[in-house]
Amino acid sequence: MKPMTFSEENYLKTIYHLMSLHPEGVSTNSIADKMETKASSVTDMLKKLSEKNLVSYKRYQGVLLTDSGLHEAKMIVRKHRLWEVFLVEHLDFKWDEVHDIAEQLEHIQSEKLIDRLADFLGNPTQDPHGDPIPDADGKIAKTEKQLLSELKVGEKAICVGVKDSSSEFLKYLDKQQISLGTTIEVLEKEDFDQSLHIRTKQGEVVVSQKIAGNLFVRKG
Amino acid sequence: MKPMTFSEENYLKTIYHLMSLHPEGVSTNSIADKMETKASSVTDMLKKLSEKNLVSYKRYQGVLLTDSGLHEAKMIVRKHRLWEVFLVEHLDFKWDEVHDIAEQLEHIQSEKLIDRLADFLGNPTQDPHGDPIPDADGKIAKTEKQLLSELKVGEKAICVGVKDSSSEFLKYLDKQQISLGTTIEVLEKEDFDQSLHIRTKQGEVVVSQKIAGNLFVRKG
DNA sequence: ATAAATTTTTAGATTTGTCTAAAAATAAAA
DNA sequence: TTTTATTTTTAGACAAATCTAAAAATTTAT
Repeated sequence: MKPMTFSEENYLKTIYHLMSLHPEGVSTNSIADKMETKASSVTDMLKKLSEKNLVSYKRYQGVLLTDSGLHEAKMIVRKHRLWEVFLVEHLDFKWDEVHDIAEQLEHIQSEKLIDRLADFLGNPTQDPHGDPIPDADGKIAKTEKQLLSELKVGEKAICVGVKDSSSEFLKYLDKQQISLGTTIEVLEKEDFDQSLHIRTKQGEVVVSQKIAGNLFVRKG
Repeated sequence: MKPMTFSEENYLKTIYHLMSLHPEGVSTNSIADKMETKASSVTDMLKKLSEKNLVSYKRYQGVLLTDSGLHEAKMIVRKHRLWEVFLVEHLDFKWDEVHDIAEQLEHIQSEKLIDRLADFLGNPTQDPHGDPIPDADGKIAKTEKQLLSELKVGEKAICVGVKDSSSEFLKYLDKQQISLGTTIEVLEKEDFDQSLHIRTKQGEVVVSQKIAGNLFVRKG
């Protein structure tokens, strides 16, 4: 595989993420929206990626990654998430500060570098947000990230992310002193409205079903 | 300073290095040679950098970095060398493997990242080749790299690089079991031909003035 | 099924960084 | 000081990735 441009890599990665939502085919417009570009630009790039056999593309039909495109995409995601681990674990970055930097680092070309980095980090299988890190062959461990609302009474977990990152929701979390890394224990679940009684460092709090369905946690 | 393109950064860095050889002005052709591009491309870029006040350029007159161009160049060199330290000290790379990767990493944009990285590495003042690392303000400690031929009898130093990296010279070093990191002690200097008797892990060896003038070492 | 709305693609233009070929300025040599 | 050689710049072209505007295909609604 000859080296790709940054732009090509960004398209592959975006299609990869959109494919997990729409496995039957990803539309031109959805790619344009996600990448904040125009549909016409997407069409041009899809033709190019198609000629390189990284995507299977038929006009007006949406697009899917080929096997080799999928592998390339996974390697980019692997790099992104390994760098995030490095930034958080060794350079003291917070979860919400690492994305833009990892977005740049994911394009660094060197297999040796990424293998050594993975070793250095202890071959982690998930990033600081609880998302899985593909291994060098592209294998992905089952994600251990789940919604707070999926926990059973008595289970403990740590907060690893949010589904909806609207500023109202983040402000709410702030007020409840819930942030990345906060440990949460489910004390009780109300059958009536599915609201949860949870224990945080803060003390005991009640959160609605809606809140619990927007907060990602990882058991352990 | 708004972000620069990779290409702009590479030009600044090249001009910076050439300026240490030709402080009175750097010629268009020398830049083209070093960057393996054409003189006409260089001219175009010099105009662009000049408009951004990063170089002072008058046609047919060669070019020099302005104060702000110099600062930018130093920050790129700082990043390059810090990443080299990281690769060698934490990811077990050898001195001769790090250049191409650092060449990519030097373009990552984040002041916070580079400050944190420097802290993580213990704020080193020189890279694995013995070249100085500018601090966040652009200050550069006196280089501690010198030629083996400059050492006095009795002094010890470690090998940090070569001046001429022709394969004959590298093969010679290999045969003498001298490599990056090898400790060398000067035992005796022949007045007649300036050849040196040195001690390495290998034992006692005699090297000519020519060899000693091609090998960089760092005292300590 | 036909019209209206949406999505996607084409056609043509723009920007960045590069190139070749030719012209202009400078430096070296006779 | 001319002539010659070298260096540098201009002029014009090209590839990559993008954009706008308009056309074509598809989908949705009447």
